[in-house]
Amino acid sequence: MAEKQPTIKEIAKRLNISISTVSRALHNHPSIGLKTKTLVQQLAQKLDYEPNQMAISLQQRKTFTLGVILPGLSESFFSSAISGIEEVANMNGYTVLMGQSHDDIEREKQLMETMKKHRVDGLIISITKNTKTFEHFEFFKKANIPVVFFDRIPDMNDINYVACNILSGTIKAISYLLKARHRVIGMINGPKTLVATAERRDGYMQAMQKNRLKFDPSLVFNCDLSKESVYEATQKLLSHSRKPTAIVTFNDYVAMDAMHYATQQNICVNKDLLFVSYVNLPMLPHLKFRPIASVEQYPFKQGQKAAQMLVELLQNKIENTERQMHYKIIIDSDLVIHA
Amino acid sequence: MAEKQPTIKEIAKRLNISISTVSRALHNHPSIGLKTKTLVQQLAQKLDYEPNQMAISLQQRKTFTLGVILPGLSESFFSSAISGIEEVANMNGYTVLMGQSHDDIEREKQLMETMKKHRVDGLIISITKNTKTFEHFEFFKKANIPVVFFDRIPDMNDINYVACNILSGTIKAISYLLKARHRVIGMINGPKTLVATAERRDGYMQAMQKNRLKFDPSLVFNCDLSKESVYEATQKLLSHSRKPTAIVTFNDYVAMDAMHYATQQNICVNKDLLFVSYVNLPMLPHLKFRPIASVEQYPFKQGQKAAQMLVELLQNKIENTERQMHYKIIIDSDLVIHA
DNA sequence: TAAGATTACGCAAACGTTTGATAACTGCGT
DNA sequence: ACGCAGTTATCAAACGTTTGCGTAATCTTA
Repeated sequence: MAEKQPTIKEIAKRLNISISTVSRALHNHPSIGLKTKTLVQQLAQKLDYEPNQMAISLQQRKTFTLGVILPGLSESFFSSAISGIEEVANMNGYTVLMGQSHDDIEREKQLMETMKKHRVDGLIISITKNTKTFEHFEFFKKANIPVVFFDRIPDMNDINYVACNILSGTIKAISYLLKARHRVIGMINGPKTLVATAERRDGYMQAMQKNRLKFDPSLVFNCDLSKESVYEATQKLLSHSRKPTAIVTFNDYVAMDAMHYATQQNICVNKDLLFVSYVNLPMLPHLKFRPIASVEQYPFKQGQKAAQMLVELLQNKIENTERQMHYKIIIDSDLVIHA
Repeated sequence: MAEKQPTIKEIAKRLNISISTVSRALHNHPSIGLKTKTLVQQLAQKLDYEPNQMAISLQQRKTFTLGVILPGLSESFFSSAISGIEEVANMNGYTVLMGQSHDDIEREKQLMETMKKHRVDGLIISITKNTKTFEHFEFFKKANIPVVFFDRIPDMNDINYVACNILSGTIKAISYLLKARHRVIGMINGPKTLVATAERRDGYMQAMQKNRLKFDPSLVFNCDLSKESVYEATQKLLSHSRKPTAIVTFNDYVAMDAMHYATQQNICVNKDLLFVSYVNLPMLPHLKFRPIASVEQYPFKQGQKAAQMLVELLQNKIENTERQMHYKIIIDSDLVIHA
């Protein structure tokens, strides 16, 4: 059988007209007569003609494809985000080429290579928690392919990004705890490579300052988000000379692990020890032990914004490269309290 | 700056050799001398040359791209699945073009259109819960693009698919409950469009038969997976003349909604009323109310298998189309008990 | 009715590759 | 000096589109 996909050429031959006429007819070009136009369109319909995107892309040097690289879809944060991305991408006629780095730098680089080969028109990326070198991003810049960073943004200048205001979120979180009379607040923070980690710390400091309280850096521990390192951090906090009555964790997953550990140490979570965290997973209300509050980061919205930004960058490509403009969007976060 | 991406042509010009020589040199073709070969490769390196996949795809009529259409990534089942797909896709040099149907048929069709335009080499799809007409699939068949259905498979002949053995999983689930002396077991099943729904019902029947018990069809209710319809089904079961002591639900989400409803009716979940379901979400152990057992469907593995199947289909494309062969893989499911 | 304007179409180049057929060099034996 | 086999490199067509430019054919209009 192997019916070959019909081409514009085929249609032209059958109708005994030129290729260009067919092309124009299908695009409703004014210079084509109504008769031939309908003739062409009918035949195209009948043959199930579909333009070959490859040929078009080659011709136009544009693939109508957006690359998206995320650490992993298993975190609902990212799967929501990609939904947002996909939505506005599709609305604007783009398709999404997706890849997961699984927090592995090599994979991240490799994915970027593939995407460059596939000539994605632009890239949206949330970097690995271990990414420290940034040459591979320069690559894209050189190739003049716009990149939008998203949520996990690298510590570089001259980049486009959308992120969530973690600083203000943290201030809200800490203030909430302070208002509830907590005075010793521990923090299980993330990997130092992430700006979001620094922001959390800063937020903590600023919140304390605002309330004319002293910030105790020994109450802040970093972890690499693995279960083991969370346990370790929790353990250190629990055996701290100033034993905290509340802990702010990097995200809900960290909180869950920390709570698990604390429970095993016979600590009554949510009574002796409160947790506040980030992300605000949709399952939170269904959990047995849950953080009493969590900073909502609106991943879907972030995804939308990122895609929108990218689409705009693509549309104003020339002007932007001349002006060396960079877009930054910081969307507000909110503390959601789970009574 | 707008540095144009270097092409093979550019390299040829700079080195004063022909285009074809460059192409061959980069492919290590034997008919190119070592001298020129290294010369070319060095320059290519220096210029950060990347072959233009569009041109290659056009030439070879192959895009090295796999289309994946899923109902939605928010369900962890599907996000695991796509991870499995991506893994083996990448291992075999393919990239993944992704789309979510959000259980909307129109979107599903539209996505298939785009993917066809983009000339994906093959498609992996888990259909919408509402998909009843199948012409759009025939389209792909005609175009000779292999399709692998996955988990949610349509009721058609002559298709490739990988799915999970829901029948045996259901038998295990029901048997488990019977062994625990439950005699009145309700079932909140899914939409009738899905084969998996029929399988669940069959499994229920067969398990009863095996134990020489009578199957009561009035204890089985369908729902469309929405919260409201779950509530409704639960309500009907709770007011049934034979009030069940255990309920088997279509999946964990349905179970959660049903439990929520039951709790509101002052029923003590997991004491007066047990739940058994499917999917076995990773969060299950952390939930406040959870099904006492859930049928694990190994989504990651299913994804891997599906991608593997597709890759094989692609490799043996000619032979297969001649022989009209179709692959089917049914992987085993297991009942996981959450003590 | 000839000049100009308009309408409807065709030509051919270009996008960046790959690849079968072909040609130009090299060295060698005679 | 000549042919001959390697070895190495070039030519040109093809993949399926889009689009600027050119040109018949038809239509106005004075």
